[in-house]
Amino acid sequence: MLATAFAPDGVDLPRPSIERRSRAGSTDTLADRFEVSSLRSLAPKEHLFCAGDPATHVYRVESGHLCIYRTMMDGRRQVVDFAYPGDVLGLGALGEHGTSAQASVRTVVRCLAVSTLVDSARRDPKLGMQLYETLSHELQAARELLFTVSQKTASERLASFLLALSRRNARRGEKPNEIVLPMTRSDIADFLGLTIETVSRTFTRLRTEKVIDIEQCILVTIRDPRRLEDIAESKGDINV
Amino acid sequence: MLATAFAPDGVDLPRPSIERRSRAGSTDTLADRFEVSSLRSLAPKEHLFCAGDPATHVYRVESGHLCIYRTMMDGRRQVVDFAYPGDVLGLGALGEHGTSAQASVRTVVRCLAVSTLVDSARRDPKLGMQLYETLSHELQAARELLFTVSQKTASERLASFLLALSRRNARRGEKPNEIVLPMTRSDIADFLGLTIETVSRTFTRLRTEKVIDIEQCILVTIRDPRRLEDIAESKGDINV
DNA sequence: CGCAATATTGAGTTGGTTCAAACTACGTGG
DNA sequence: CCACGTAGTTTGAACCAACTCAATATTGCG
Repeated sequence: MLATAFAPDGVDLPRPSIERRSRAGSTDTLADRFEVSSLRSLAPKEHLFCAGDPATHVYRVESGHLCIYRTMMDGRRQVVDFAYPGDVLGLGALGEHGTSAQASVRTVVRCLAVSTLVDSARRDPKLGMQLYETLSHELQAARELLFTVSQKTASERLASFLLALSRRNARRGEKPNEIVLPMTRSDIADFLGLTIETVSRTFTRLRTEKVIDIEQCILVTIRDPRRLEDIAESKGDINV
Repeated sequence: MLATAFAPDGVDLPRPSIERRSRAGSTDTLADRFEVSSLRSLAPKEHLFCAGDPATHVYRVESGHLCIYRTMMDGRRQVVDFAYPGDVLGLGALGEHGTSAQASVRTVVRCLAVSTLVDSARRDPKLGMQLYETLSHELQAARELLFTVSQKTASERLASFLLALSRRNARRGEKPNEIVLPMTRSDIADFLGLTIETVSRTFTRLRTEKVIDIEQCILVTIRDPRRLEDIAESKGDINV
């Protein structure tokens, strides 16, 4: 998931992403389970699951992009994560989903029954540890996002967000300075705890100051990575 | 941990708290491990661990209270959780701690070596699942806090906070309307993403409106629980 | 009692929001 | 292929909740 990219680089341990799995070799039992799982395709805007649904399956994104969020009755919404190919969804939902998952674009996922997973975990302790590690990363990501949203200014939040996407690109062997945004301004706003207007204005300011370029609203080019990092500040530092 | 109390009541599944363990009986293997672990005592303000420290142990609070937080170089701080007796600390730290844990008052914890825990988990799949479930609750709590901090007003945040403490009391068989605050205003502020002044003013407003009473800054009495819930709004609702 | 740490209250400022109006991208059907 | 319509984005101006700075009041410890 994206939010994981918010985590300090130092703790960027192996995760069950598609790339890493192929290198990890035989130890990756969660990936093995997914190999024999069924496929499901989602149209843009279609939901994979909703908050309150029984958590029957765990999913892995094969292609596309999803937005994971929570809402309040009055419409306030918090996006807690974005899911990219290789990311695992639906873990940590005990009994029923606490979040909803909506595809941003055409998306394909693999579906694994929770009952199967639990059975496997009972027989294979390695799998249990793997689930534990995956969740550990999600927890760290959630706390990093909490920190970002709670303590940083609008510019810092957006800069942190872009840098997280940039690092994700770097990790996947894609251009770190050319970022595609599959999600809407609204998704970004609800992720960072801002309004769409503030997101838009902040993008404009970064463009005016020649830190980034924007084309067609969805392609962001980082022109001055150094300065973007200065703006993001924090650096996920570790201190007392 | 406290933040767990932010989770919707519907998903308040069994957790390895002291009370629940004794009822759970023989299935609780994590508790068994702690029974043979060593004790450590902390003075007020003393740190159990700091961000960046190697994560050598996992802890369970026996008595007292701790504040779990992260900081930025410039001093901005985010409290991610409060730990009470029965709570387990230090899980989800892969390699090194990403947070610091500081005792608010005189505190005693049990210490369990991570290496021991990993060994046990390799032999006992139940333990792995238990760790997984514990982390699931922490993840849900972190997301609930994210939502609270990101989307709610100062009054809503403080009301949610007090209700979470109230529910915690109810769960432990203590008076739900008499809340002791072991942490400082500064801890509360950094937990809720506010300043101490705003926390103080909001407490005062709640007292003026006869929703709560405050004695000696640390004892809060809820006089109008219904109204406090109205103020907190949200109710950890579940919706698309 | 007296001091140092913590908490409260007051007044002025501001970053981000709200409300409202233009603009852009892009899919659809003529 | 272009005109049209709609959803999404950008920009502008006024506003306000929470912040900052500063002074006062508790609390509790030596």
